[in-house]
Amino acid sequence: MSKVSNRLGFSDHICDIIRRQLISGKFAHDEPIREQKLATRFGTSRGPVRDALLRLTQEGILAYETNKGVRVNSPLSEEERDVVVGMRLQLEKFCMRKFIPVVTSSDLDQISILLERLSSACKRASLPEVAESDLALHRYWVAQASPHLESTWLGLSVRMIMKYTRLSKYEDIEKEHTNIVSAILEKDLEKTLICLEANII
Amino acid sequence: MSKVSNRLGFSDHICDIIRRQLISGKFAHDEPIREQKLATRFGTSRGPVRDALLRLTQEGILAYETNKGVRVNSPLSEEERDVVVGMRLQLEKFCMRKFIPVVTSSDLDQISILLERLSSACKRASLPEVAESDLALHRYWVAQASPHLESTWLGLSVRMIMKYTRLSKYEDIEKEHTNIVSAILEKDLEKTLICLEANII
DNA sequence: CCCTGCTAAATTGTTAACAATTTAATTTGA
DNA sequence: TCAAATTAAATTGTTAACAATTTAGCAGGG
Repeated sequence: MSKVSNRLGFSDHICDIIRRQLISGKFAHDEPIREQKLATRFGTSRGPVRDALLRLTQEGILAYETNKGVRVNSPLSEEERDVVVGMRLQLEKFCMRKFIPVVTSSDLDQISILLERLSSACKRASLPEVAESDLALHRYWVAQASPHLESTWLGLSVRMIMKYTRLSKYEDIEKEHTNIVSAILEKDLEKTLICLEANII
Repeated sequence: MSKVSNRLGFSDHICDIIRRQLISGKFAHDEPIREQKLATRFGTSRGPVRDALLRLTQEGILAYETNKGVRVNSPLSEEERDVVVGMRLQLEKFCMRKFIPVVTSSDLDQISILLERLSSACKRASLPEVAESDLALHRYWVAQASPHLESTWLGLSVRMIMKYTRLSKYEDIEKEHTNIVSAILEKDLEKTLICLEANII
């Protein structure tokens, strides 16, 4: 309702697309990424591509080395992933505590739409769309509760999702999020937190 | 010992300098930052400056809006800061658990040097140097224990430090870090964690 | 066969110019 | 005088060319 007609530049677009491809496993770990190649693919110059890669570097998805460009970051160890999961859970529970008491009917509409999109993606077993709509749903309450911490949340979530993506069963994902959303609809904070913990692992 | 002769580009330099200035409060919150101004100040073109600003945006220090550039992010609320503190503590305790068992004498030398630098800055009551050497010390064991999570850690720490910087007493800072380091020297994990918790608040 | 040093290609780093957009100032009309 | 429309300035977005660095290939000598 707030920001309108925000024509976002090439750079943002490229950033989103590459992030999506990274999540869905289009690139191998440690694979180097060439600026010119992406530039020609997107029909732009290297500038916007560079911007996008820089941002993804700071998110931790890509690793940057001076004069050598960026490459896909090597995967987290089990232990590291556990830590990231813990941090994300801590953050998202905080957001939920802030969000539930002030949730509006407009919020509920939005969330329902996002859940519907996720369910649809799960039924079609489309990995990229599942990953993206999963993140989009969680992102909604994070952005509502604490826009300041949205970028922090994104970094953690993307790192997390890149590790386990292929293993999860789509039915479980759909079920878990249905549970979370129905708990939100009931404005039952405790129940919501429990469902969150079951989902973010 | 690992990376040698790594001539890092303008971009990295500018990034560090601006981050330092932000930490030490040179810019007001919500103050817009102009690319050209910085470029002339550093004697470069807008390209490297843009790169640096992009990175700081992803760290959460700056906020970016398409076609409007970046501005200093508004400060975290008390609650948000508490969450960030909790996440950082979780991360840094993990790193300490990994680090202590495998610490080498070379590590101890490095840490002693960093502690000495911090003490010196505290005695001179130089805010920018205190903030920087504080971060540099903590960064050491994070980088040793889990380079993958270094960028995550940096984002959290900078957000944290930007909020309380002016309040802290330099003597306390010096004391707390002396305690942490001596606990590390004794390889006493539990004691180290307790000292960490007393410091990261 | 392997190693060193050189050459050429590929790639990133930087710059300056131009295009598009936003912001400020000014004019115009009621 | 005030408000809307118009113009001008400032600022960001994008591009292409050039510089610096790294990487790969190759020749020559041991």
